Parts: sequence; structure tokens; C-alpha cells
Amino acid sequence: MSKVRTRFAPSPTGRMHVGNLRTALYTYLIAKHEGGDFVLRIEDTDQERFFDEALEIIYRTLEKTGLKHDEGPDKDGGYGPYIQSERCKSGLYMKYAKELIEKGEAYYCFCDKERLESLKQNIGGKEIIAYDKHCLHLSKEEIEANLAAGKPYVIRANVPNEGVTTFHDEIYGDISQPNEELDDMILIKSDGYPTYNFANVIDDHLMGITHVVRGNEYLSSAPKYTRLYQAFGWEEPKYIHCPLITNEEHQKLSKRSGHSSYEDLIEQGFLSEAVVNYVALLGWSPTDNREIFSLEELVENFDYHHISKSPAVFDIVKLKWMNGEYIKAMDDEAYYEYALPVIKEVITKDYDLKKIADLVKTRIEIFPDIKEKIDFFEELPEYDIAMYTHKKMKTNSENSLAVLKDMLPRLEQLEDYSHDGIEAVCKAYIAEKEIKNGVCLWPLRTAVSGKQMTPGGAYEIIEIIGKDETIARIKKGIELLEA
RNA sequence: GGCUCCAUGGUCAAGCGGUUAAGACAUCGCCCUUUCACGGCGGUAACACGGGUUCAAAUCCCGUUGGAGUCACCA
Repeated sequence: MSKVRTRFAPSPTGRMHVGNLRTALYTYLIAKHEGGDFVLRIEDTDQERFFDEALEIIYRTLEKTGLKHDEGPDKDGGYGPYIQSERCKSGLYMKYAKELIEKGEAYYCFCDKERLESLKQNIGGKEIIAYDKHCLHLSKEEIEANLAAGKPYVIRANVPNEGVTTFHDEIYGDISQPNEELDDMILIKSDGYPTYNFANVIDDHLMGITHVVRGNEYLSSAPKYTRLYQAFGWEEPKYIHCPLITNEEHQKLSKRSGHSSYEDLIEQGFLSEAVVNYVALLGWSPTDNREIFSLEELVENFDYHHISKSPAVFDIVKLKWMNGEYIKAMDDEAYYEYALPVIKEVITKDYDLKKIADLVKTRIEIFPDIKEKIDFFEELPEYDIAMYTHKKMKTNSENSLAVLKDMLPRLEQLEDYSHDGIEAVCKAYIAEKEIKNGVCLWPLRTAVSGKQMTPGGAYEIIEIIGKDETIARIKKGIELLEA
């Protein structure tokens, strides 16, 4: 069996959509699982939409997600060039288009915009153009004359109106479509560039691609590609169409959803590994129940036969959970590196930021979550004294005030503001008064944080804010409770 | 609208003719605990519908309904 070769063929038009990312991932995994090659090819035949930075985004995203390509524009493997606009310069696509014309499988079309416009019909609120093969019937002389006159033209595939075209997909099985439905698609545009459809077939063939992996949205145009392979007499690659990724409304993920691209997600504080892991599970599942996979583990376990057919909703809530799992599993230094800048956005005081970071590690799902959890360290918020009353802790304004008043001098005398030192003072007081932990610790934590919920308890917070701040905050609490 | 695809809890999903129909997220409750979180335990919740085939159907076939995709000189 020949070596598996897959290709990821994005067009540089902007940020990488999660659907594209998943396609890239599956494409990579299919190759790597079989020890094959993963090729990167840039489809930039749309000169109007192309922009340089988009190319950078593709490289950066593949790099950051770990989807390393074996061949590509920056890594020649003997099948180059890997950028379609460069391939185009050699007249490659035109050559093949002309071959098709000679075979009667394609033809020149000189129809202008106006004529095409007149073919337009509105069906179900959508504008649809079905080309009427007008130029197919041009005589040789007319064609020559038009060409000689420099009249702009495109080259279209000549698809018969009878018969059925069938192709085989590894996931969906055989799919047939009446040829009548297949439009005479444009192969070469009037600017001389090939269309995506055409360039794709040519390049996949020339580059020896064995498995074509792409999104489900290409399913209905796939028979057109099959027609092209048949017209050339080439052997078709295996097709693997991935199910669609949708938004909560079960519609194709669009830019509007706010988390539709990899970069959006990274900006929102997600970890690259978590995104890759999550996206792998949208439309594929392993044989066991495992959910956490590194890229290497995915390579090992990925079997494309387990890709599902039905579309999957992109569930940001589950991604968050998974991201939280990744954060918890991070080693402390790596975690601190990510957490520190976020902490610094909120904390300007000279606190032990490492301790603060450790406190929130198990309590966040994405890094920006840190901010609202630690803001009270920086400044005691305004709070309602109702917070001192807690049924389960058996606290109320009165006993809370008493506790704070008792604890104030003890904490003023205390020198050792370490966790253990603070604990010792509190425990001694609790033992002495024969009260429950909560009766002392709840008001203390409340006074020192001004918050209903905090990462860490009284000991941890007091240790971090230190003696002066603790005393000040407790005095403030007493003041509020006495008012 | 034509064509194509899809159909198991709110979401991701296992399941390939015989199961008490897994598991995860979410949700709810309990435990742990100085709060929250983490962790542990448990609960609610699904085979779209109708016909076949079969001793037996979530699994196979047909239809219905629903959803999606696609119908560009975009990819």
C-alpha cells in the first residue's frame, strides 16, 4: 500500500475558523496515524480576497496547535510549488483546461455579466444561476474570432444533462447526483486563475494526495470533482467529509458567534491544547470513554472510521470545562506564566502573586476568570453587613461583631503572619470560646474580603494581604457592624 | 424551490439485530469543607413519527416529519 498523503488546503482569507481547524486536525491525524505525510497547500486563487497577513495566521495557527506539515510552501517535498498562485504562473491549470477542451469535456464561454444576470432566477428567496450551455454551441470560427478579438472568457466544464454521477465517501458511503443538477462550473476564471474547484482536483492529483479530507459543505459539489477525474481519466482519492460544526442554533458556525475562530478562543483565554482536544471530539469519538487527549495520543488513537455523520454543536460550556481540566493539570510554572499577566491587571499592591495564583488554579476555567475572583485583594469592596449572617455557619451581626472585636487585638499582637501562624491564633480562640470553626472564620473571612465567595479561606487571604491590611479591614468591619 | 445529507437526553456521544440504552458537559441533590471551588456520591433527562422485515429493531427497509448543507468568475 502506498504511503498516505493528506493535504490541508486553506485559502488565506482571515482567522482560522474552528471548522477549518478541525478539518486540519483530522487531515493531520489521518496522515500521522498511518505514518503518512501531511501537506500544506495555499489556495489563493481568489485575488480579491487574498491578503498577506492571512498567510501568517495559517502558519502561526498550525504551529501553535502542533499540526506540523511535512511539505508546504516553506518546506519543499518535491511536489511544489505549494501556493496555487505560483503554480498558476507556469500555465499549469490552463494546460489542463485546454486538454479538457480538446476532449470535449470543457469549452470556452464568452458570456458577459449581463447575460449571466438574465439567467438568474429567484427560488425560495435565493438567487440561482443555472448556465444554459449557450457558448457550448459556438462554432469553431466564432470561438477563434472571439479569442483573436481579445474578448474575455472563462472555461467551463461540459457536464451532460443526462445520467448520474456517483462518488464514494468513506464516511457517508455512495452519494449519487443527477448530472442535470450539476452546473457547467467554471474551471478558469476570466482573470486566468483557476477556480478552487478546478485547482483542487489538479493539485490533489499532481501532489499524489491519497485522502481528501474536507468539510461537509463540499458534499454536494463533490460529484463535480468526480466528473473532472473521470474526464481526465484519473483515479480518485479517498474522500472523507467531516460533519459540520454548528452554533447553538444548529447553523453553520459563522463569524458572528464570537468564538468561531481559533484566535478568538485564544484571546478569550483558552489553551491551545484544550481547543485542539475539544475540537477533535466534535464529530469523532475514541473506542473507549476517554476525553482528554494530547495531540500525540490523538495520533495514536484516531481512526477516521469513527467519524460521525451528523453535525455537532460547538458547546463553549464544555470547552470551558475541558480548559479548566487542562489548567488544573498544568505544572505550576507554566500555569503561573499564563496567570501572572492577568493577575497584574488587577493587583498593583506588593502581594505574593504566586500565592494568589495558586489559590485560583482549581477555581477557573479560563484565565480571565481570575480577575473577578481576586479583585478584593487589591481593594476591599463595599459590602452589605447582611453577609455576616450565615445560617449554616450560625453567624449573625452580633456574634460576628464580637468575634471581630475579640480577634482584633490578637491579630495586632501576632507577629507570624504565615498561614500556620494565623491558623494557630484562630484555633486557640475557637478552642477557648468553644465555638465552631465557622463562627469565627466566617466573619473573619467576610471582613477581610468583603465578598460572599472567595478563593481560599480566612487564613490564606490574611496571609496574603498581611498584617496592616488585615487590621484595617477588620476595623472597617467592626465599624460597619456597629453602625 | 431543486439536489444532497442527517436524525439516541439541553449539548457531545457509545451502540452496528437480543443491553436494566454507556460515558462526558450542563442541571439538581447530598457529602467533604471556614465560603466558593476542587474532590466524592447520587438523581432528573434520549432512541422524532408511522409502516414493514424478523422469534426479536435504537440498530435493517420504506414513507412522513423535522433539521442542515448546497445551488458564484468564494473557497
